[in-house]
Amino acid sequence: MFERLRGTRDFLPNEMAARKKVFSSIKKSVEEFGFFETDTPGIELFELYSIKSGEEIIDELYAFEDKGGRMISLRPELTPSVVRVLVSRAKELSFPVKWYSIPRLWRYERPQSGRLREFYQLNIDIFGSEDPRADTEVISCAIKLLCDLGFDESDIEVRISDRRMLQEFLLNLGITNYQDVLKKIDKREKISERDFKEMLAGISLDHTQINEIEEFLNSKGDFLKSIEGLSCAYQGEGISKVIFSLRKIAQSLNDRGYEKFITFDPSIVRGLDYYTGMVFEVHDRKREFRALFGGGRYDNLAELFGGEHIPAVGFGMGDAVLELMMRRKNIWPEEKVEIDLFIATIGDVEKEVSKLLTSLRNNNFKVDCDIMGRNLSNQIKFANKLGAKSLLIVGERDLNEGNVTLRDLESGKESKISLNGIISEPSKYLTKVL
RNA sequence: GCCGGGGUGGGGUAGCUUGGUUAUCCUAUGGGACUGUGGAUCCCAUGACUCGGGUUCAAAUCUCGGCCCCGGCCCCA
Repeated sequence: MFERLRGTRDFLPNEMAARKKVFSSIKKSVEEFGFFETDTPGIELFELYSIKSGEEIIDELYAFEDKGGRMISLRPELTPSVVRVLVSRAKELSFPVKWYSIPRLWRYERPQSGRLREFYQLNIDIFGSEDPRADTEVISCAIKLLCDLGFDESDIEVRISDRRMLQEFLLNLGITNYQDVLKKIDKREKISERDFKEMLAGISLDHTQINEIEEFLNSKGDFLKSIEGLSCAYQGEGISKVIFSLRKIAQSLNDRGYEKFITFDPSIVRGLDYYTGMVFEVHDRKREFRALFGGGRYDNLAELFGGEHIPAVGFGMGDAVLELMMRRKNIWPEEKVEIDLFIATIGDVEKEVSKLLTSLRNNNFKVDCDIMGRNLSNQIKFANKLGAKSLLIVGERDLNEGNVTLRDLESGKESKISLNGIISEPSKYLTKVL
């Protein structure tokens, strides 16, 4: 016997049925926003990831050398692949490009709650537009797809910030090692206020600077109001440019009716890699789970990959945390397989069953029949396990009169109908599950 | 890589503190009662102590180590 690899999952038919429902709901929502589905290979050249990443991220790649001596990695995220495609095909694409994908990703990490080694992640991105409306569109899409899955503003919180604003603010304070400061800010939620201050002092900030930073970080709250507040408090040229675009995002999210979901939170930093502007995260309100979404603007990645300047904004949502949150709220779909009809047989009725199967399947019904030689009673039990909506009993005795028995397995009601009738007009007797 | 808690039939569990008959119960699976239908019920069967070393007359139980699972740290693209 073999065991599953650590951090991977098997999906049995009933589990798969539930996942399929969730995924198709997500796809539907995203496509309503005008995003088109794409896919890219599961393996890429190692350099695609090493070019922009630090040691620790490279350590967590599933990488190997192939027979041609190339270093290959399973994709740990989708964005580099999508940007690779975009850069190589930029000439033929008309912008803006709105793409989505639900790739399987692999990261060699220690599995924890909501974190696996192999998982799915919805990615949506808009390329080619620097306009705040692109940011708005992406955030709206995130909120809408969660609502379509059954969440509301009491479950989730979208926390928005902006990298440039934080950087400008720190520069105004005369802080030049802001990369270090960002790292500390990213940790602030996990540690006490005192430890936070000590950490900042540890990278040689003075009291005034530390207090200013604290005050700035505490300016979180209602998105639009916080932005208005900041625009009064901070007048620097760099900052006001950022504030202008944030205000547009905030206003437009309000106009779309999403203000209840949104919090402005300058402590959101999101790693350190390629984000260049607006950044956001989605959390459950109780903070029971890790972040459900992470995303933001990354306007420089295409250039970094040797292409032209292509502004970009997008996010990723892993399926692991989503499933945990949906189960907590009891909105994860029932794990149940379904078919339209099961045909149970008594005696030698092979010919009639063949006709039925062909006709019903040609009419797009999901139909199955006994191939185990079971007695009627056990066939009925099996039909229920398949989640059959209806049962058709085809027996020699009824057939002498040209009849078969149709039973609705939900209500238990049973009626005799003509064999030729159901063969020629199945829709008159049956309805489809989906 | 580090820290903590665990591993008993396919799934879920009792037993472990205090070592001692055939390892508990639920469920699942297969068959039967039932000769054309009780999605019921009952009966029968299948099937487990994570692996290895140690202590002991005797280990699921005590002990050490490996493996795996769960949770946390690091990291989180």
